[in-house]
Amino acid sequence: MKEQLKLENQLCFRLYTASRLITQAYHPYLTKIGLTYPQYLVMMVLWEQDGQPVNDIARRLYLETNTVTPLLKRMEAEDFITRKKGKDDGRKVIVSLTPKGKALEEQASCIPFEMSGAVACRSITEETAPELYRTMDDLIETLSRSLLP
Amino acid sequence: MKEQLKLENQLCFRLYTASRLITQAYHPYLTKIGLTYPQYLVMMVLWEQDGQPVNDIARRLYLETNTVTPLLKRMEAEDFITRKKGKDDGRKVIVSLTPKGKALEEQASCIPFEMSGAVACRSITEETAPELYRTMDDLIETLSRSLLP
DNA sequence: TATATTTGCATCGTGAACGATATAATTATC
DNA sequence: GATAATTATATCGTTCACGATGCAAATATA
Repeated sequence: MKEQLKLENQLCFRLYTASRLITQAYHPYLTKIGLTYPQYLVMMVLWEQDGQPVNDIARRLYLETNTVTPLLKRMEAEDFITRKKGKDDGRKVIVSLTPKGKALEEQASCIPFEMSGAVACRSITEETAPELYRTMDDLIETLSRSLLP
Repeated sequence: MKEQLKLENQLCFRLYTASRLITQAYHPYLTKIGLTYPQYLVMMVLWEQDGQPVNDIARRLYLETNTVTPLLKRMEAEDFITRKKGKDDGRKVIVSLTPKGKALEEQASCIPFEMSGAVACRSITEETAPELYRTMDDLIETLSRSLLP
């Protein structure tokens, strides 16, 4: 058995598992307000700045537009957002919040606090979190640069 | 704009993004040997111990059996594994490596070394990695316990 | 100003994930 | 030993992810 092929030595497996499990932990809270986790991410992007083209939203989330487009269509069908052709540039599709989408921010505002209970563990505290965030951000930047065309 | 709803304050978004990007980084290496990333995880479980029931594989990967079953069927179609009913317990399906599946371990053995280049960044070194792994393991255990029925 | 290239988004196909549900085999209870 | 409860896996439907490809609008080049 090759040591380097053991699960316990894989960073990726840990990230993959932690990501799935924490997303599962969000599920009951997000279901209440009618969102999936990726849709919640899109809403956070729009709550920060309303009226953005598809491309900007995708880049912010490190996703491809072919992932975001169908996601946005479902969100439009649920009346959380609108999609309109840009006036200056006819290729762009500008995504904006509906009143329902704007109102959702208030309902969602408690979720981060409710979630903090689920991830409360010895290793992640007020003191250690910033260091962990920096490590993750560094990793993400390194990976995203190494994946460029 | 609510502070707690900003992307930059989300641990989950970081895990989700890092997981996706690192899996993408694996893609070219795994394609060469005909595996997807989740299939690679299953192979690692079987290389560690051949001949396991579906349930054990799923538990080891923190996945549901309804995710693993179709995954295994595709791997069976590719002749990496076999699926046979258990003799002692007729409900179990025992998953075993084919010769092709066993031979793949040798081909895969270089992947972890090739990948270590992609994640090489200031924040993750020989010294800091064990601490990061412990934090992730702690988080995963906390989450998996909080998600129990 | 024609033509070529680039850009922004969409469509399609495949492979996960997972909740809900079904089915068959085993075990427990009466 | 018949019935109920449990366990192991599978099926189904919906929603991502993403590579490959298509198309139309905008820009660059000849």
